[in-house]
Amino acid sequence: MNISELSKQSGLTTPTIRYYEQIKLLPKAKRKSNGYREYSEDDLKQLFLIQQAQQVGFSLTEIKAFLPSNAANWDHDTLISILESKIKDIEELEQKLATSKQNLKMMIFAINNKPDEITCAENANRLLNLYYENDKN
Amino acid sequence: MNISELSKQSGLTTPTIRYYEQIKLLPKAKRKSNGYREYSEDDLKQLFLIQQAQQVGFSLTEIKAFLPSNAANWDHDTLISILESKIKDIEELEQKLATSKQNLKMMIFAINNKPDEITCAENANRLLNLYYENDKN
DNA sequence: TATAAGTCTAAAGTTAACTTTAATGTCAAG
DNA sequence: CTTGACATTAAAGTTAACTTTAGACTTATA
Repeated sequence: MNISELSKQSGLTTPTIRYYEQIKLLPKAKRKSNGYREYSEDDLKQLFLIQQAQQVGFSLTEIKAFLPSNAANWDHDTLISILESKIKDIEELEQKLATSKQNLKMMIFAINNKPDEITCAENANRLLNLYYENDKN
Repeated sequence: MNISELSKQSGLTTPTIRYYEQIKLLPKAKRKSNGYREYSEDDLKQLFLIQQAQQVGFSLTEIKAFLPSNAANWDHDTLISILESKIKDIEELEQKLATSKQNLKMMIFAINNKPDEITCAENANRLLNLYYENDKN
């Protein structure tokens, strides 16, 4: 498929796809006789994989390091330990997300139960303190 | 406390703290007679709150919008709905994290069980496909 | 056949979130 | 009373991840 088709299917713009090739996040695309890039399903898969990794907070540089194409050059143990450390990163992030969610819920509760007589400024302060207290547990 | 003390306690550099003031993520700090900024525990709390929100993927602009100091100006319903939408964002991210973790585990499994006779390149391809198939479920 | 839509490259521009620099002022210790 | 650590500002520089621009070629449509 042409680059615009890959763009449509992946949700990335064509300049972004070319940019990814430039920074070697994608292998150099095959070219047709006219010079146009030609892509396969595998490229699409790789773009999905990249987007997913990106959404959970990995930088393009990090992603590059653990893409199958690069990973294939590494030895078994290194690779496994990198993957395991990624899992650890994710678990830490999951922990943080859980805390943040808790905090947001607490703020909603606090707002819904705001004593009628206090001012906005006082309430803001009260929320900040609630939020913070919650973090410590 | 002085800015360097706040820096130490918050883990942010002093230029970062001044930068946050500049972009109004922090209120204009009180000044001592000599012009030095003076901070309180509340500022420290706010910095923790900011860092936490940032770690779970919110931009400084988004954070600014739902800080108590700004939020206090808003009406009850708007505020609640913003907070609720943040919770939703977090839940989506949690979903993505779970999928990614699954994928990483699957890759580890696949690597550990690589058939001895296949080449690195073939294995890379095999992994990519496993990874992708897993995403679809 | 001309015109629009798609492709190419190289290079410059953009945005967020900081960091660095430079020039200057203040304070605490020996 | 000077030296070193800390403070101030404004402005320029940096990095990641793109996007935009410009100029040229190719292909599909009216």
